[in-house]
Amino acid sequence: MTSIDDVARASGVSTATVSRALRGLPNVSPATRETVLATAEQLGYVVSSSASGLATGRTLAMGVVVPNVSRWFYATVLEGIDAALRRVGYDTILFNLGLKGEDRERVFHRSILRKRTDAVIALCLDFTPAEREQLASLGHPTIVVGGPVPGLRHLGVDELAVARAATAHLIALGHRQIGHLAGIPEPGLNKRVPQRRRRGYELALSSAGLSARPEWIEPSDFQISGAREAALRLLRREPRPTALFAASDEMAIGAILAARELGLDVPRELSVIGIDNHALAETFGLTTIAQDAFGQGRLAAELMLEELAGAPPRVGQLHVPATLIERATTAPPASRAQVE
Amino acid sequence: MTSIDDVARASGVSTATVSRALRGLPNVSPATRETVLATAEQLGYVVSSSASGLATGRTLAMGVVVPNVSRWFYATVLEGIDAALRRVGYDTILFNLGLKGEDRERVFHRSILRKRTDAVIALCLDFTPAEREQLASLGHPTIVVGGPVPGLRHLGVDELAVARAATAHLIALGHRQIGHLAGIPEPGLNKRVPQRRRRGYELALSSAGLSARPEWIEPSDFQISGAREAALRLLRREPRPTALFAASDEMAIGAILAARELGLDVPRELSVIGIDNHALAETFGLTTIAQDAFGQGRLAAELMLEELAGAPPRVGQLHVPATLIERATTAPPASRAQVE
DNA sequence: TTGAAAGCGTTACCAT
DNA sequence: ATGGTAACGCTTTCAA
Repeated sequence: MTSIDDVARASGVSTATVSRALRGLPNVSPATRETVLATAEQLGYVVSSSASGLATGRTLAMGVVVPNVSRWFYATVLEGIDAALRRVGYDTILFNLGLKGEDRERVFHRSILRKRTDAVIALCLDFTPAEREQLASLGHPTIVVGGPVPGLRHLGVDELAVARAATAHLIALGHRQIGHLAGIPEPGLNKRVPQRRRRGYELALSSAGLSARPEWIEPSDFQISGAREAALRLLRREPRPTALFAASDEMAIGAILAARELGLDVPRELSVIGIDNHALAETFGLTTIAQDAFGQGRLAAELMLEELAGAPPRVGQLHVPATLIERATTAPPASRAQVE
Repeated sequence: MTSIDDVARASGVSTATVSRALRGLPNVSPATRETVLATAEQLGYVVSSSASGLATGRTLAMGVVVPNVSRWFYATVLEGIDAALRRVGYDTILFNLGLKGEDRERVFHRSILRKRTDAVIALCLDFTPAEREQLASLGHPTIVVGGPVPGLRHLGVDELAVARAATAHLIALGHRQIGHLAGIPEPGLNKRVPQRRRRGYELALSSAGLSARPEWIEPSDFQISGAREAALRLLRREPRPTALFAASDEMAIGAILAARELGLDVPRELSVIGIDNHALAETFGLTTIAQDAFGQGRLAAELMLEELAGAPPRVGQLHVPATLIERATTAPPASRAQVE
């Protein structure tokens, strides 16, 4: 492996000059810089991140803690983070808690704490007090994307408002019988997200003088398959709601599949709205409240980079916008038309 | 930040002993080890990966090059890799080429080559000669998962055989008019995968004395939405095939959606088979040739770890098994029943 | 079993 | 503009 010494020797200057030239620092004559760059290139020299990390205290790497990379939201946020980091030459170190989440302790204890990163971005997790403390003790910038966490900075949509808006859309269309495919608080994941989405649904209903029937609220995981089954259960009960607010687009798609299986026409007999604007939302013609997952990831990364560059941390709740996208799965309730 | 010196001082031994004790090396008295472990824990000491990396030449990190993390296959392989690495305390450094792939050069030149990793696993990419050379010049173990690449070690299913098996299944059911939703060679991605799957289809047909009608082969990207449109085009033409072999499960799902929109009953009027055993395959009752993406990732990681541990590289084509899973989207052609 | 000390490859300060 | 040279925190001989 060629080191900086080799380059120095080959170009007839000191290692200090090579280092300066390579990093584009001032106080290097154009001629020298050119020579150094050329020989470095020719020798195939690459800086050792260990050595420069040791010398500078900077790793040029960002830790990203994710529950898994298989879900749309996580994968998309990760893409956003990574895109922002790539632009400035930062690397992404992935701390995947794994589908089962039993490697959690190991991840926190061994990896993150190995001082390998300059900052940490965590996705939608529910930290234990011990974990929070460990993060804090690293003494570097941290932010959570996707769900509010007490004691840690956080960035994401206003879950409550988003859920209210989705439900309100159904109400505005004339629906009075509105069900909810609720999310289940999953172990290790932020429980506030499903809770707030459900609360927003309830608030929207009560604001409109309606009430939520318990049998029209069916919880499931955030996956298509689980939601499909939940929707099947819910829709088989009589009386049946005329509209469904799903806690996520994947759940909404599950509901659409269930409705088809039951021979229910969407949106004539059942309106469905979700949250996310998932990659498949358009394919299914799904009406949804779009949240920019990619943008959230990018923003999180940019905030961390800013802080690393010395900027004072921006404080307070960072709420990103979410907008209603009307497509083909919501319409006024058929009962109305039939009655008229 | 507490360093090894702090621990040494606090426990009244030398840094050498602390280092040995912490890493579980022999020649440390039980008493000393206990003291060291306790003080390290109490001081919240964590080794600096930069420093130990510099000293040992090992980074304890694996580079994983992925086209993106949004597609099922990539995400799942990544989960498998990461699970294997986590077990042994290795970190995953993600080199995401990005959805557009224009950061490719930057990734290769700057990041990968920063000597940050002990080995590299690449997913299903099509390397340029320059990139291949760069990888080789790193001088560390490398493997490609998912598509054969000349000159690099590779691990994955036998694409040709898998495609033949899928098509043969349709033929065995009695189908004679079989179409193919083919994959499009995407820029930067391994072109051999879609090519071989198509070739396997053609070979299976000709082995059975059938021929592939060009108008029954419709290419699209590997996504649900794109395949849905392709299937729509294909199925609207007359005469229509009685069965469809899709180059991936996502494409097969697109075909199912298209069939439903056209009022075609699956499998009565149209059989559909895919490849992958995607997370949604079961939900859609999709018949498919299952490939263990998670296991492939894990295996790749294990191979790399083996080599890093000094084992000689296993050579030759590494083909992992794939098995037919019959579900509800394939059946004998209706024409037969009607004719009889 | 333990300790002293020489690296590991860079960076950054201080001279020049 | 350039060079010499301490760090940086850890590992690993080699002695004791």
